[in-house]
Amino acid sequence: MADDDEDLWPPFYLSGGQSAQEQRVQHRMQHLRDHGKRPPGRASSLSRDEIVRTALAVADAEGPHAISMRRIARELNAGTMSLYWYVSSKEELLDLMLDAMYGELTETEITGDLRADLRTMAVSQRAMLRRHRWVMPFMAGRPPMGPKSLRNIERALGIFAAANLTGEAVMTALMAVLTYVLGAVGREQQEERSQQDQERAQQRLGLSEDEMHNIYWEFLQQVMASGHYPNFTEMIKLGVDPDARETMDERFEFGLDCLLDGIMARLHRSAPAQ
Amino acid sequence: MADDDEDLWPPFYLSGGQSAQEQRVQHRMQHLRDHGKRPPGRASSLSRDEIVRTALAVADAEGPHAISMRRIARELNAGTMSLYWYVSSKEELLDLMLDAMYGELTETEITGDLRADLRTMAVSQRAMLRRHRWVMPFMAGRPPMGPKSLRNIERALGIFAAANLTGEAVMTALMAVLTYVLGAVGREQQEERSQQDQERAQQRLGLSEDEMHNIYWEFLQQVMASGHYPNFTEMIKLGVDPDARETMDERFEFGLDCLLDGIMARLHRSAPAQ
DNA sequence: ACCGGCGCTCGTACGATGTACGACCATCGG
DNA sequence: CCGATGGTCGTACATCGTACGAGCGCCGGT
Repeated sequence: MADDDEDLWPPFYLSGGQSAQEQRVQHRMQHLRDHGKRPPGRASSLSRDEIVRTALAVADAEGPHAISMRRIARELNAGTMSLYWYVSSKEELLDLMLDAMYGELTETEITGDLRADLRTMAVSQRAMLRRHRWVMPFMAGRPPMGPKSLRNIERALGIFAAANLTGEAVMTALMAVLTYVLGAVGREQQEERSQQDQERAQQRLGLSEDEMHNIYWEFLQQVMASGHYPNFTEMIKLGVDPDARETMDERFEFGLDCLLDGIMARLHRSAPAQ
Repeated sequence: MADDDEDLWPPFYLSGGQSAQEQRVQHRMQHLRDHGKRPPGRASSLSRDEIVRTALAVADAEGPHAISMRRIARELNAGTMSLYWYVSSKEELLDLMLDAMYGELTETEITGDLRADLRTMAVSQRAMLRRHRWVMPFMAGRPPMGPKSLRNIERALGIFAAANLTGEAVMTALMAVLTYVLGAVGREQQEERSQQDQERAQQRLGLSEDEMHNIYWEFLQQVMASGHYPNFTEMIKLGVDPDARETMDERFEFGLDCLLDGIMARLHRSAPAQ
């Protein structure tokens, strides 16, 4: 989207096709339209951007296992191999998707209140990651170094700068927050997956939801009866569900607040306020 | 390994083969040995446990993409499909691997000092996860509910119990710590991956390490020169490497300490000490 | 007006993967 | 001695990423 000189990628990401002559492509398409001709399958020319967008859409709608070159190409009414003119490999496409995702982050206002600003950053980052329930398996292998993620880090550093803080400690503190967010999303997606497993098993065995609940409860009973897990048993008896879906937000925010408390304390101890 | 009644798995994990008649297998093997006969390819009978162990070994040695049924079977001198008598699918094998991994955690002593105990738990958990550099991509999709992970949670709850704490807040606090650990390992593995990318690119292009360094530095220069990333630039100028490998441990512990500070404060606020 | 090259598309083909199916064989209980 | 059972594995298929190269329409040069 014409980001000009900002489209900076680290050197070891080698891109496949180009993007600069897209205007020329426009011209060609105009011409084709005028003369009633089209490329065989597609109604308009592809572009890197379009590919990434549909890849994201497919992934969002159908989960990680649906991210296949063939699936994406089909969605685009294009031949599978056509994609390879724009991206050099599936890996690169994933990088692009991840970075595009970071572009979605709404830039909230920086108020100058460090704690509050960090908190909203973390919350919105988590929300963004949760919207894309396919990311975690790939996240694990992809370093966030594309232009959009860089801009994101830049903004986060800006939060500290607005509170008159710089230096190594800032980077460390920032990383701590991002780390926590990443972990939280990972854990939450684990639980979602667990839920799906359960539903699939339920369907496979043709059981009602109640029956499934019973089976699960029997399992818990067995665990408790084994006597090897007294503390866990205690928790269950107190009504604490280790996988509680409803309390996920509160849990996230509890941990986040603890972390922020600690960070603020330590930062102010070394750099005594503004 | 004869864990008796403790081998409890949630109901939606359906296992394939059995494990109880392994003694009978022993008998057969004895008999075969006595009469000089063997099953064609293998020297001894398979077992679920052996499969999981070699799968772990292969994964540790060759990374996540080496975890394939064929590869593991080859390592075992067995036919690929033989594995399926013991595990119902690759997914299940992954579950088993993950759970076996949790079994590796050395059980450190619980001293009763909540903060210290939590800290060593987090540290050793991180160390364990880092020993298995393949886990993250799978972690993301697997709920930790096997017997070994359960025992682990039990132990962690024991830490709180030893400090006279129970209730919902305990579970929440525990989750916060585990979440942070998970995120940290994820982030660290991202960076390792990034490192590997870089090395592969280096080899592919046939560059020396110095040349590679130069290229990377040029990239940073470009980022800085663009003027769009003033805060990031400031960091670089201060000599802060966002991907610093050497400081990974300190960063982890900084975040952990912040989190623990916050947790301790909040827990003691609601439940005024022992 | 023509033509060579370039930008772009895509069909085919290859080697991997997970796994369903069923043939095979040794052993054990009757 | 004869099924049944427990365990092994070869073959086959669908699906994946992607290398290769043939084909197409357009553009700039003559």
